[in-house]
Amino acid sequence: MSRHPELVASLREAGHRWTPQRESVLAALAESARHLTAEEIIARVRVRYPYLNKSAVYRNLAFLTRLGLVHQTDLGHGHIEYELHQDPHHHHLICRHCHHVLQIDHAALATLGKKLERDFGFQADLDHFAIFGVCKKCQTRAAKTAKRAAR
Amino acid sequence: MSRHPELVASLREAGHRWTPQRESVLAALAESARHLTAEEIIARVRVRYPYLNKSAVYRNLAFLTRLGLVHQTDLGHGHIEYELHQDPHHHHLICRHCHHVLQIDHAALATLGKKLERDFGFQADLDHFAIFGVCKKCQTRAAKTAKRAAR
DNA sequence: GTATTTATTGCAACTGATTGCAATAAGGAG
DNA sequence: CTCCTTATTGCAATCAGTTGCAATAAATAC
Ligand SMILES: [Mn+2]
Ligand SMILES: [Mn+2]
Ligand SMILES: [Zn+2]
Ligand SMILES: [Zn+2]
Repeated sequence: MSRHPELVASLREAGHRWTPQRESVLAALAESARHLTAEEIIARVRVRYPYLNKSAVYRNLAFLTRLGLVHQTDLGHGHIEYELHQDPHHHHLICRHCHHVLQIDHAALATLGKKLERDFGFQADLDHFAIFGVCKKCQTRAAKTAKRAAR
Repeated sequence: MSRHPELVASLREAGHRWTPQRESVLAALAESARHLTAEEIIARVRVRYPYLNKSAVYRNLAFLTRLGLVHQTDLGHGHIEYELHQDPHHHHLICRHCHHVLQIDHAALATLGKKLERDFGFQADLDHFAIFGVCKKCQTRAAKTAKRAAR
């Protein structure tokens, strides 16, 4: 019935239900190698369930996020993007000039997590961060432009 | 004409204009001691300009954000919140259980900024971060509940 | 299998925010 | 001051996402 027997059993125990709509949303994310927008998820799900309602998709994305199975992240593309939670965690550096998205691994944020824990007793959710800024290339380009303007 | 003569001069030089609408949005933020939602800004601006259109408010918030004068942040209250850029920078730790917002100063993120610069050549915009997680109080409460459940 | 409970769905209405476009007015030149 | 250019505004249409609610169907008990 499902390719996630343990997950389904634990959901049922918590009073939740395992519906075709819910499975199809999870499957769309599992079959993708990259972040997907809600619109992309709806399109993929509708290949099998042509009349699936968008509310069900949005509600299931929120549900799966609450369970920690899915991440919702604003990567600066104008829409929230969804991705299955992966171990080990990763994060993204996004250039505000060229919009390039660089994936970095969790190690870069581990120190911050410990500091927040130590200094404020705060257990930060450092699962999937989007950090905006200016990438190496664009910094170099900006420096050249400034130099040219100075002449 | 304006309480920000230098700002206005630099805007004009860049081909921008200084309108009453623009000034009123900046004034609403300057007069507030806390983050404001777009709805709150519109309400405050309309005390003086009753028919000011919401598009102008949103567009000016985006404009002032592009200039680096304003921060837009999702603090988990269901709406984006706006705040004047302040020196020195600060950040916020937001509890996903009790929704408490703790302000912390920039020092906590300085090390991360240097690390991203050193390891990836990435100049991160660490101006006004919202970090979600679980606060000290809620961790203690959760631990007690778990203990009680175990008995 | 049937009956019962209620989480989830589908649908339509709604909300916060964005966009296209014609009208307006800020800023600069004369 | 008047004239000109065009950034900005106001408005209506639109968009992505949410919500209220009645209908459906998943899960459990029998
Ligand atoms: Mn990712
Ligand atoms: Mn703040
Ligand atoms: Zn770049
Ligand atoms: Zn808390």
